[in-house]
Amino acid sequence: MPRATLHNRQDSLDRALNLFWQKGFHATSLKDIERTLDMRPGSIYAAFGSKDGLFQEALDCYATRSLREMEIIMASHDSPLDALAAYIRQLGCLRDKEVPSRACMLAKSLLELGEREQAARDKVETLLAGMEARFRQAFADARDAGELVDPERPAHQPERLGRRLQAEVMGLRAYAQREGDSEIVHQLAEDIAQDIEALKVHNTGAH
Amino acid sequence: MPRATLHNRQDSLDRALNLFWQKGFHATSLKDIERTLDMRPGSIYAAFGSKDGLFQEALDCYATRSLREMEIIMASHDSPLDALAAYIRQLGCLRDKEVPSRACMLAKSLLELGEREQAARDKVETLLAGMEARFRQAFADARDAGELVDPERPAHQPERLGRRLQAEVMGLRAYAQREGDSEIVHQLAEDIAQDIEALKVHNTGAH
DNA sequence: GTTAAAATTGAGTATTCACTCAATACCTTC
DNA sequence: GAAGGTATTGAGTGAATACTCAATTTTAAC
Repeated sequence: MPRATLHNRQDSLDRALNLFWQKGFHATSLKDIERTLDMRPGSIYAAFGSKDGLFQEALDCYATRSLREMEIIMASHDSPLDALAAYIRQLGCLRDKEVPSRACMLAKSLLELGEREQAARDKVETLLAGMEARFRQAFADARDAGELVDPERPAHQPERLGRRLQAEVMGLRAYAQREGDSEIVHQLAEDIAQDIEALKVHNTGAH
Repeated sequence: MPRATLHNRQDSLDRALNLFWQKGFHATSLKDIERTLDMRPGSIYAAFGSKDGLFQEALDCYATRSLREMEIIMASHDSPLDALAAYIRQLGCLRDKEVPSRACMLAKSLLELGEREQAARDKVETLLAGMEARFRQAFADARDAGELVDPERPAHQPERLGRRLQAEVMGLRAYAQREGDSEIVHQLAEDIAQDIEALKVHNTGAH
């Protein structure tokens, strides 16, 4: 009996994600959304409840996508540390690809959202914690595999390394948002990647 | 002949800075500004031209303040690397102090501003370049003083170390914006600071 | 073909937005 | 005190904001 839905929900979410990712929450107007999704206000609100609700669903999409991309890299490397280094080096190519924003959408939202968007902020916190947990797991895997050069050192605990890596990623991607030569971002990523590789037991010595 | 100005301009700018720093450009309304500065629209526009103009002047204040704070730390250490490490450790206390935002206002603005605020974005780029130049100078000073353990290594060129440090600071401060224990931010800052100290020739070896 | 239910529309809501400007308040100089 | 000029006011501007809802369209089941 129901009328068939005209718009694919996931496709709409992907479009909304790219829009929010590029412009941020506040700078994205409903007019922008109507245009990008090719939907009228009523349809948007019937499907997603509110601008805030749509934003939060877009955040979920982003985090899912990000974790999936990371999982692909992790699966294609035997060594967790090599995988993390490859992950960072891939971020070094941010300037070359066409993306809504070079910055991490979670970091952008973390810095932008205020008390009035508390629900979305909580979601951002949760999703960031999820990413950090995946980083931590990778370092824990490296430790369990005997890859870490000095697992007793406090700074080399998986928890601390995971936090550190998340901070590095947010910093690298924020830096990538600056204007300037693509090569600079590649260098920056390379330097970070080499620091990760330097955590390995039999460091072949980058230099 | 002129009527004496009621409001101190610098004081107004400081108030506006704290407001923009906390809420971001888009989320700050003129009503907020009127309330915070205790000024009526006409006075605000007579003094600063536009919301965008006020924001840009606030950005200048922020950068000046930031550079001054850094200069104090640099001046109170004989070794540039020790000074940078101290600078980072001070950022580790961000959670303990009451500040408009733990995140760097320049980084916040870099991520928030779009094409419609091109002038302000250009200003942010310039001010970030200034901060980076100061970092680079500190590393160059360290190199010239023979402090760097391996000045020939590409990753240890002052240019690259300066960029890296700016990225680390943006990342650390973005991370500090997250909810969570103050101790975690201290740890994170400590780990970064130790990496800076590890660049020194006669590294006394943190653990 | 009729009917029922869901999807979609788009004009319209109240509110907030950044901003303007004629009027006023105030101080300094003479 | 008078005059001149600037700082300040605050009601008011049109445009943009997020959002609503009665009306309409579309489809599937009978």
